[in-house]
Amino acid sequence: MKISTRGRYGLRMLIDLSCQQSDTPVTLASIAQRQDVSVSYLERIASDLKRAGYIYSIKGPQGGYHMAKDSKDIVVGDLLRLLEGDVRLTDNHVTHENPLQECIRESVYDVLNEKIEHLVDSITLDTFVNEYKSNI
Amino acid sequence: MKISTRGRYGLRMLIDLSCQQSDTPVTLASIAQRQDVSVSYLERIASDLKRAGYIYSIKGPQGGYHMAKDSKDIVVGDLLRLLEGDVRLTDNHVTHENPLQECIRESVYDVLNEKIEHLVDSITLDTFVNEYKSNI
DNA sequence: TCAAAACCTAGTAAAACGGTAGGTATTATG
DNA sequence: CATAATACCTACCGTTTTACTAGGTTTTGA
Repeated sequence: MKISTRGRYGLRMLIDLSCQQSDTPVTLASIAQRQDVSVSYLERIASDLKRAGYIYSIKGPQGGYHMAKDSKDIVVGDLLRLLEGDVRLTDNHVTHENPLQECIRESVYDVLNEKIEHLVDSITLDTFVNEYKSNI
Repeated sequence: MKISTRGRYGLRMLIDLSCQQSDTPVTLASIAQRQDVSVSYLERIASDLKRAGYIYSIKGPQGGYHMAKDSKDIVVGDLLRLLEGDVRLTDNHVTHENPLQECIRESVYDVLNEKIEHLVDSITLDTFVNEYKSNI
């Protein structure tokens, strides 16, 4: 029941990037240094974030990354679903579930999952970005 | 970000046990059969639940388990903390955290964790037991 | 032409997960 | 008293996931 490093580094990368208001692209190396993460590991996460349309990249010297969306349009739940697979505490309905198990799943996990999804879907990234900026 | 089988089986065991209103103790074997879990694996979970005072056991033939608490006095959050370690999505403050990381932790994870803890701490087991009973 | 950057793929050590095996201790019952 | 049913305990183990690293290729501004 933990967010993995993928999710944590991804969040940190986007928050960091949102706070760098420069016209020149921000390099992975600089993000990695500020966030104390290895460049090569961050590359893979950046690749996912790019494919999903959160950031865009510019290749070559002086290249780097820019945000592709405003942080107030980024739903934290969507981000976690991308980086963590999903935000549910249990996998969905499995086969060979007997009626008792099904009842427990419905009455326990579906309730918890729904509340957690509602929670993360009601928070946008700018909440964190603003908090972060005000504390720098 | 998943509840492991420990947490799931433990919850199922307590809900199952709460629904067996018999005067005679309920054997692990019968719970294991109803819940489709191996007896030996459930033993270890039962051991934790017993040590924490959720259930008590009677040894020997005709022995088994009883609930030691009313399900309305069992907070789901406490149960998950026992079985899963904790319910936080991130580990607590780690050493070698730089100021930027600390700020992100405080503005992101502490907010999320607090909400999730509040959620699971506001639900007691009887919610699920009642739902379960009404569907049998 | 060079070097800085993004981008890509395969591999890998360690940890966690999800158990199983094989016992011991206790005690109700015939 | 013997037996069997039950809780209880410890060590081990195969698989999957995690969290990377290594070592490249591609693109492009200066």
